[in-house]
Amino acid sequence: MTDRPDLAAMFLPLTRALIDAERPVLAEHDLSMWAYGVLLALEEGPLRTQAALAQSIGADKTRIIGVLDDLQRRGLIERVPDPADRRARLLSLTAEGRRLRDSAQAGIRRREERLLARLPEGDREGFLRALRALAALPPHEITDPPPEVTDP
Amino acid sequence: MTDRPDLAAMFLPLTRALIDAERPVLAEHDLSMWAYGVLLALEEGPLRTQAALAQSIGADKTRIIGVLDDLQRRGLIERVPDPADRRARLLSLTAEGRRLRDSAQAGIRRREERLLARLPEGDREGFLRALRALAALPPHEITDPPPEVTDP
DNA sequence: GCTTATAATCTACAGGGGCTTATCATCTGT
DNA sequence: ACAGATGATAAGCCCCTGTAGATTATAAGC
Repeated sequence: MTDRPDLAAMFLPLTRALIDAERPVLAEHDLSMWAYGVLLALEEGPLRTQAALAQSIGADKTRIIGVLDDLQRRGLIERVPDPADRRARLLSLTAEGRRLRDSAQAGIRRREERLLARLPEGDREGFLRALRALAALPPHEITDPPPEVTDP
Repeated sequence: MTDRPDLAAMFLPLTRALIDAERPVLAEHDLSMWAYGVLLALEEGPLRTQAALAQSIGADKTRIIGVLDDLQRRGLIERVPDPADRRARLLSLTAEGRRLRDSAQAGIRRREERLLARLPEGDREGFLRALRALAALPPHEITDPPPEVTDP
């Protein structure tokens, strides 16, 4: 294995830069990063509880309340009591929310594609495939990777 | 281009997990993340000013003072006035500092290699090559990538 | 019915980190 | 020699975030 910087030492500044790249696009859409994260998380489908949402985007459950308040006030999400358990709130995107998310995401994608275009043609696909594979791993398997198994 | 999550949406949780992975190793060596960053930055060779060091690790120049104080007190770095410009402090690793950095880095590497081992054999090399290419770009080219040019 | 547990919410608090200003020493240009 | 710039440092402020308790509504088990 050839010598290389620590993974985190490469990832951290890169991530910062990627977030800086998103910032102006999100600002145009009046979205904070947390708010955008919520819209992305709800893309997959409605969620049953706010706590689940908070965990899925790595946020504190008390912290996203204000974010949800704002999104709801702007008609971007719906937050209705679960009829089966009225303590919980069912969260889902409205059509308007979906539209705003698509618009923001499109702007972000455009920049990202320009960035990816700078990678050597031959590495690009493998890079994205590996990245998706790592991103799909549960966090604890990254923090403390099991010794060998590739195919359980 | 196939559909995929936003780059930042994949990078951010991955980076967090990688940092969590480093935390216990660094704790064993009594190093904060900033302190480790300093040791890594000085690996390349001595630096002429603290401000340059701060910038190179993405820290605030006023914030690393305490970190440097601690590292110096522990004999891990040297901080001597530049004879050519006595306002500046020449920063360099001591032998002990180099030893500690190597030890911490070795622990971190071990985990990282286990993680990389989980990637499909064929993608691993391209992944690392692409990652290094991106990490080598100046931040503003990531934030706002130029339209085309790969070879200026 | 009563007790215990859970979801959401609010408030208060503490820590980390960035940013700003002021100070001191030193250098550079005139 | 003097004025203005620069490096290091210290102190204070502010923001973001995470944590902990208290509160309310609701559920579920006994």
